[in-house]
Amino acid sequence: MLPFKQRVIEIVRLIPYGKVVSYGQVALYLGLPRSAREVGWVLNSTEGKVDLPWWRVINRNGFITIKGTRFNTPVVQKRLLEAEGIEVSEKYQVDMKTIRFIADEGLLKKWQLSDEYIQGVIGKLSLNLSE
DNA sequence: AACCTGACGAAGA
DNA sequence: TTCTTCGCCAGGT
Repeated sequence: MLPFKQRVIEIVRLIPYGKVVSYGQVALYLGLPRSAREVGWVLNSTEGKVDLPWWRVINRNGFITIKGTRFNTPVVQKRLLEAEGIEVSEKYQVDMKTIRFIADEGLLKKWQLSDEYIQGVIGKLSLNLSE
């Protein structure tokens, strides 16, 4: 497994039950803040092969944007999220304000990122939240 | 080597 | 505010 893929998988596995993160957030935690598309690419490439809560990753506006032509489809993702008690609208959107997972400083440290980087991440996430 | 393709996201019109 | 454009970058062809 390539390091890039492996890191994506590790981070997605850390998303708690009943919470979601955006593709861009995963990329940010990876240390590759402009690689949101690649996160989606990894999830697509590992579909059905790797055990991870892929359904907890959605886009920045809270929409389910999975392509879904194989095993995993938007309908399946909606069902999995609802099974965790997350409300998903008919437009396949969840309320990011309430169910978005934000890694705290301690967790970011556990991921072995530099202090400078951590401060940068925290800054970016607070920007996202104030939108 | 030179394109092409995205389960994205920010910026500009 | 809604729609379009463009940068992003790992992998595939």
